[in-house]
Amino acid sequence: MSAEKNLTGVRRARDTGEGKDKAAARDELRTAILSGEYMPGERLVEAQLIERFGVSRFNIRLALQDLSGEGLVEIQRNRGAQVRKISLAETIEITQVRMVLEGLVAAQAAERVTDAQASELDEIGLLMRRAVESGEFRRYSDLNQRLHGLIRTIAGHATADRLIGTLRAQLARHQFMLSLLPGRPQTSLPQHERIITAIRERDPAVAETAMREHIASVIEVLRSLEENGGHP
Amino acid sequence: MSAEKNLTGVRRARDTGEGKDKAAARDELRTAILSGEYMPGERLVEAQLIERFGVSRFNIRLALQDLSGEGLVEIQRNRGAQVRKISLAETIEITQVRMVLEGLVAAQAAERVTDAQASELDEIGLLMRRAVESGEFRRYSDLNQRLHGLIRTIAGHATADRLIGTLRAQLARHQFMLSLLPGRPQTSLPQHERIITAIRERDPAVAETAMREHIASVIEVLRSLEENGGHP
DNA sequence: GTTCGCAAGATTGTCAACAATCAGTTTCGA
DNA sequence: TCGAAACTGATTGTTGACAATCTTGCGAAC
Repeated sequence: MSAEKNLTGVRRARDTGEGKDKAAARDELRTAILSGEYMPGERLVEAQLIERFGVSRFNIRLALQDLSGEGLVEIQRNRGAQVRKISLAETIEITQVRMVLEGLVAAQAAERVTDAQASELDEIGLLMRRAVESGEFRRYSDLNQRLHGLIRTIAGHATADRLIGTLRAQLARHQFMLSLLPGRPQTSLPQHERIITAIRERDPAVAETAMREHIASVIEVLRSLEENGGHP
Repeated sequence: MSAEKNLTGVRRARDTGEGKDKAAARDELRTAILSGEYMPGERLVEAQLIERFGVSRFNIRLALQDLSGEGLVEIQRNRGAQVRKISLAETIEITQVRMVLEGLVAAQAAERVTDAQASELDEIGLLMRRAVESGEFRRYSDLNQRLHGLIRTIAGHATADRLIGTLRAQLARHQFMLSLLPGRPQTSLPQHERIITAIRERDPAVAETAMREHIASVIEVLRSLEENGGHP
């Protein structure tokens, strides 16, 4: 009866190197934007992106839609997409939101931290102090990100985590600027140490306050830039 | 020949927006989901949505993708979209985030409130008290939304505003449940009055604390539901 | 009676061609 | 000379068809 069969498992392998899909295009484009390869206000022409990433226009389009939802690109009808410009006022707003969100996360981390995680926090604090003392600002900046990331892991607050991630991405360029401001490490190091201590001692209220004061000082710097007309 | 472009009427899409049909489909579908017409877990088949909204499949797909970004629907590859189910644990997380965001907004509202807006707040407070005293819970619920909305308007914090909007949408069904719990209005009315007083007196710290305590009491209710397995 | 495999149907994913629109340039008339 | 209408090239928006994938129902084997 069934003479011919086995048609289901046939898979067509594309050896043209076009195995990429929407997700790949989105991630690569996001990385390119965050790395500064595309500057704010720069147009993102679909044809160029096709050439760059080797993805079909359809998937490029979906990727742009996604990044628009993340607030990284702005799409105007019939005018295409461009890297979204973020004003200083908006930077302050976003940082304010980050302040309260990371405060919430720090508080929850203080409630849930394990002993092993507490030691890891201590270790990062030690490395940060050494980095500042020896003037390794780039290393300090990396440790900064690692600390905030660890706190988010400890808290395990998926909702806040996701939002903080998208907000951080929007500020990627500005944050890099800020961490290199003269005097910043000397100001922020004791703040970081307070946060670590509070979480290690499992004190949610102090952890939240410390985290908020830390980010509030960043907002102060931004406000001073605003008055000086330090345009980005 | 004077080719008079009389395209008035349907074609009047402003160039400020992005997609015309896409936006319409998205808004209508969101309204349908929030009104409970589609229940959580229900599949959203593209063909049916085309029939329902009279929009092309292309735009339906874009709308679904947008709503996925808003956290209202969940898209699985090759399996289509469905109304996202939100667990009680996630409801608590979302409400926690709302707590800190609305706290931030309340604080900023206290800094920026005008005299006219202060009177409007007072008026809403008065109407709320009357609604509770006369047992008009549905009216009280409406006033509740109006109060929170007015506070957001006063604050003028676009970033927090947008996030709160998407979070509220995700909880639309749960919030409706909560506002009808017995005893809730008697608990929340004095909380609302504290918030109004603090903003009117231009005290950001107290306004933030009052708002947070208000929403924290909602979280307490959710936690009690969690222990009882959602069956009171 | 149950379980497994396999085809048929339903549904979503992708593409390439076509239509609509925009930005810049040219042409025409006062 | 100046301004406005019309043209051109580039870019995006949309459609319909087709391919890939999942789900369902049926029948055979145990």
